[in-house]
Amino acid sequence: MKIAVLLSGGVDSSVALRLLKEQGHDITAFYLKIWLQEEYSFLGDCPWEEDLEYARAVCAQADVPLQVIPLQDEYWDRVVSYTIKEIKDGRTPNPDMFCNSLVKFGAFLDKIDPSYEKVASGHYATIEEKNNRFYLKRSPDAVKDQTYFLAYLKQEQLARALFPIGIYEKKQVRQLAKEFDLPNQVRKDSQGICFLGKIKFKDFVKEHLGELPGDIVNFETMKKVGTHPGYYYYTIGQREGIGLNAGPWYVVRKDIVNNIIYISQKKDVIAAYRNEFNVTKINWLNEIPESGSALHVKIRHGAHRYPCAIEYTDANLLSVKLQGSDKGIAAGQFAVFYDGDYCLGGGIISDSITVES
RNA sequence: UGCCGGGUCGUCUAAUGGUAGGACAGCGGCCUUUGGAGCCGUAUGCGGAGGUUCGAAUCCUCCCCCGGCAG
Repeated sequence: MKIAVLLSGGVDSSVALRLLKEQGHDITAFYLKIWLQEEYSFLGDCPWEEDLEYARAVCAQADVPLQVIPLQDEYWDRVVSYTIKEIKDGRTPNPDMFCNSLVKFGAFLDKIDPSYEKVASGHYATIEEKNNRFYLKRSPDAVKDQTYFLAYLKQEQLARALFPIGIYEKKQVRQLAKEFDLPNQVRKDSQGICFLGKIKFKDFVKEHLGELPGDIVNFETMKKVGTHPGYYYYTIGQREGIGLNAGPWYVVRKDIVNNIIYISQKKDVIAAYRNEFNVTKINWLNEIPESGSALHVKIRHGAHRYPCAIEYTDANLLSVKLQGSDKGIAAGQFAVFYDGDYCLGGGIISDSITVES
């Protein structure tokens, strides 16, 4: 089979490449230039050259051709501009969601020869084919599972995707890397927003939006207790950057119009925690679950899933009731639904509601 | 200016003659392909000058500063 492999220079995609190579496929590796670190180099070190070096080394060792595809413009248009707009609107974006759906499995597909039957990546997720439909399933490694970030793919994208390491746990992938004697076998896992690398999110925000001083108000007393550099530096549930003593303090509400951050203490569960929210712009990978379905939901990437019940308010709005509560539910974040190991799809959180206990 | 009260890490607060400790903030690390959260680890302080004492944040004197009551 003719396969395009997305190679990042990290361990996971390198192992994926070697697995496919061993299976005898006709593969070509592609390194996507999506880093905007050249623009942000003054903010910190940029490791992207190192990524490319490793990608080259891996390909040389495996005797696989490597192509470098510049996608910075597409990345800017589809991911970075969205990120900045959302932050400015006081919401909390998830750029990596669109990095997958609009760039890696989006713009990239338009750039390559259609004769590539599959596009493989190093994601921790599995795909099951049933009756000509493709279903996304969780990785056996609950921590590394990346179905959350893939929930916004379309059926056509899923049909063409291949996740060779999806059946493994991280430690097995590390072991395979060792057995393949990969040049990057001990490289640290990447983390953070992919286009920022080591750049701090706060610095990115500052570069694009500057500072806009406003009041910090105690949510219980409604009294001003301090000042902050701008509402867009804060998200719901955030502790860091408040700078007040006698805490810890957590952001519980933002007033964008008046540029006010409301804070509370952790022990104030009612003010700080949320357990009900609405979801819009939903993408279902396959069948649409019925109103009243008992599912699981992830509010963020990670192992934790909440049992939940869903209810359609109308065709485009889904009401979600969590079994449990989460103090970091923020508008703009994604909610991704699961039925057992099947990832059903997800949508964007539009608001959250405090429910009295 | 004739009267009281008070000055301890960045902030808040302990130690009342016997090694200045904690919390929060900060910083560093871990975790995590989003934001956050969480976990671990850390620097920094007795307003100043004298005095009493084996020993002073603590007791005494003076000075400086900040509140408040007098004006």
